[in-house]
Amino acid sequence: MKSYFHLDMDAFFVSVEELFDPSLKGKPVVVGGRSNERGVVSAASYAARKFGVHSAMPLRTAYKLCPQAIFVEGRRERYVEYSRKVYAVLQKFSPRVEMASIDEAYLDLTGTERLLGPPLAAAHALHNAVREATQLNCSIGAAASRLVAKIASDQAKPHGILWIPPGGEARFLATLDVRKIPGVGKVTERNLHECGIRKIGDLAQLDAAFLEKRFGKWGLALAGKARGEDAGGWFDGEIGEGDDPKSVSHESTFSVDTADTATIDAMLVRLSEMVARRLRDHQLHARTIQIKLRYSDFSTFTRSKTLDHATQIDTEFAAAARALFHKSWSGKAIRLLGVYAQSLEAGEGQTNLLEEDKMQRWRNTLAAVDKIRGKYGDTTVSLAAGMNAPFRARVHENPENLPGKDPRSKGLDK
DNA sequence: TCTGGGGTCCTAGGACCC
DNA sequence: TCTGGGGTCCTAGGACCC
Repeated sequence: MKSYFHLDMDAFFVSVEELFDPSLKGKPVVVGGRSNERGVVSAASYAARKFGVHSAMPLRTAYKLCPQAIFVEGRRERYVEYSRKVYAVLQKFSPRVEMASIDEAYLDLTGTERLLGPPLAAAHALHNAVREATQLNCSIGAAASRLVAKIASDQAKPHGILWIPPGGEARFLATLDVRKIPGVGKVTERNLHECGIRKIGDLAQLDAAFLEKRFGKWGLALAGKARGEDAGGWFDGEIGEGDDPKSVSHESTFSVDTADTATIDAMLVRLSEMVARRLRDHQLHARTIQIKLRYSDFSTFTRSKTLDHATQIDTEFAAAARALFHKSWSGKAIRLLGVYAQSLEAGEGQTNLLEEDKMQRWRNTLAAVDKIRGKYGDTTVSLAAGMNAPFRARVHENPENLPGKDPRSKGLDK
């Protein structure tokens, strides 16, 4: 019998911010940006949630619901640092650990009873160890499947532990809303409601053939999930497998929509550079480049191009991104731009022989550039076309970050 | 409700090949 | 030539998660 644990940090971003500024404790706090910015809530304190504020809600809406809330920008490096601390603790309990996101993890504690005791005892030990290392609280679910462990930790929130003994899954799940199943979002929920299915128990009553007919492959997986089984969907495979990224991307929403070609091109170049840099950090090459554009009315389009070789070079991304953009742009104002790298391959990408020498020189240059960027921050060095308006403004805001007096002197010519 | 940014997985049509 | 079926790649879109 398997023994899986799901550990989820309580109001993670907010709790980390409270560690750095204890005066925030107990107050309505919203992490994600200023209250009048374009953007959404990343995390809300329990005090803020009482006013109806929740994550993914537009910041301006959060402000209307709770004007007295403290809005903080949020500092990702801090969350990454604490996430690593949590991971280090969990590794002491089992080598089979997987961070499912920055603030949650799965553990396989199968066969550890003699060492750690029964599930509830192990869960308490986990909770205490995390608390000791980070001063942060978490919630823990334990069960014979990852799916049920995850749902259990959600039910245990905040600051709770819930163990579903083998055989108790159906009874535990029966009264919960179908929405509690990971993977069932707004759309699937609506579709299920239309069939008169509201609770997971309703779902478990139906036969798999009906669900497959109505919802395809997904329906079949749903039938299993209603019974607490992992099979089908993301819970396939063992914990700790598959940590190579499948895509790398950056996107950005303009603070004001723009149709200015120079601004748009500069943003495409900047996003391309950020993507390429991350690929080089991961020692990956990409064969498919995709862009995303979103207009003022929120209509969104993607365009992609698969190259005959894999690359990790800024200029190739930028050229492809700009070509894709200008081929499909209607000329109307743009709200968001994104650049994505897919079909990732490890190691050296292939280039044809003629280009090889040029590429190698580029790689050397980029390696030097990455070093400078690593030292002084991402915005100090850029391709000439990336040195345009929105970007340069940021450089001037932080003159103390600059290696020299004139940032443009560090810009690279083509 | 005027709607971020980083991802994963799935579907579906068309091209192309055998 | 009025016409099959499967496999794989490419492209676009969408649901969902944190």
